[in-house]
Amino acid sequence: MRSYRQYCGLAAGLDAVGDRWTLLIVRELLILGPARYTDLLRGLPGIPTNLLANRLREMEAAGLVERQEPAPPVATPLVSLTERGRALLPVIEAVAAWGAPTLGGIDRDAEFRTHWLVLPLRRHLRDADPDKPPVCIEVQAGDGALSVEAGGGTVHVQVGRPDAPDAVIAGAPDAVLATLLGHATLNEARKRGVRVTGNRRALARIIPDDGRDSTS
Amino acid sequence: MRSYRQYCGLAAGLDAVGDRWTLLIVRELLILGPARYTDLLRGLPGIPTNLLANRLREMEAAGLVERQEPAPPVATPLVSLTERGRALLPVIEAVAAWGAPTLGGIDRDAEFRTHWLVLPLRRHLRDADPDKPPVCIEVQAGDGALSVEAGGGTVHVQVGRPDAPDAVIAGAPDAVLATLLGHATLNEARKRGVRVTGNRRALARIIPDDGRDSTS
DNA sequence: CCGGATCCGGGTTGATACTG
DNA sequence: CAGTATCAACCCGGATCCGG
Repeated sequence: MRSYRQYCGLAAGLDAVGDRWTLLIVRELLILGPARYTDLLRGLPGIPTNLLANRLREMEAAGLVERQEPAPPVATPLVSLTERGRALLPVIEAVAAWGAPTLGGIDRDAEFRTHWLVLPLRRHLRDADPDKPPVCIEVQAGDGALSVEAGGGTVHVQVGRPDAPDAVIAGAPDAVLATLLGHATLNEARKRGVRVTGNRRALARIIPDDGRDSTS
Repeated sequence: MRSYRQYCGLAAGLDAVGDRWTLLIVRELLILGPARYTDLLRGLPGIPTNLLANRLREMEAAGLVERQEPAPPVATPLVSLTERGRALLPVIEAVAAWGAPTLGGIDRDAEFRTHWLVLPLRRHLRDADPDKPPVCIEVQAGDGALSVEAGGGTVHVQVGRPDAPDAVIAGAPDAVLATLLGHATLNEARKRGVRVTGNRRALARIIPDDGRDSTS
């Protein structure tokens, strides 16, 4: 991107991450951790392959990502965020918090990937009862599954299907998210097609926490 | 901008404000309040006039800004932010906080407008002594002047030269900002060309406050 | 002066095909 | 799997022009 050439923090930030697709690439790397080129392509439906290659080069030059060339035993190269890149989490959360209310009116054929729920879940879920033994919940809302583990006062959200979940929640993305974030009751969720199996009390263990800071 | 067509809060937000110049236009309107077309042009060095006109149309359609057509007595039409547009302040603060550390290495001929200091000053300054009578400080750092008024526990930062300031601080933008935000002592600032006239104690009345929330 | 509209050259994006 | 190559369409930047 052409620089704005303005002595202004906002303009300087946009010089680095204002390009189309750049923040979405950061999103993917925040969710996945070190990822292969093909993993990124899967999580960025619509991006041309050459554009992803270009962006990764620019982002590497800007110090946002680094490539881990594989050791001799043939493996695939990985891309990961630098500390500077991970520092974009507050930016992404701010844009997402601002943009999320408009998701209701999005068109029917919009793409969705289950792992996109990871950031909102990490942001809003808290362990309701740190002293009890940990619980594990499986979330199914699209093309894949997530693992939500609560224990010791923290909640870990990861991509992938857990081995022995205490409960499983499945349904349409918006309905599942609304349920987990406390925007819909279990009865309302049921009417919207959300199904919960296993120990329902495990769901009560993770509670939404919208008051993390004063700026929200 | 083409939509990403992704069911994701980040993508939805970028669909609306990911276009080039859009967030900088919001910056100007946050600083200036209702503004004329020409005022915006002055605060956005480098933007082509047609692009500003296009963006304002798109932003009006997206509900970010609204035009106040002048009443019969001939006046110039004004553009102002809607509530939805003002809600972008946390986004802009997050990007600016992330981008500001790179301002040191910016090229010499970057543009600067004094009023760009308004948002960082509003964000970081606090009234150190709410019970004392209010003070007013004039800030000169480029093409114009700002008024910083502290009193009753709050700090008001506005564009324009105050009538009777208790103190005046003038110098290069980076040095003045570093001084006001407490990143440089008065002695260091002096070496960097910052000059303070009037009552220096008025400067001690406004103090930097970086701990406003836990996300910074 | 204010608020644009118009035109044009060049760069970027999007879509797809292809290759080591 | 990890890109490169190609090409059309679009968008941006720079300039000029024009009606109030």
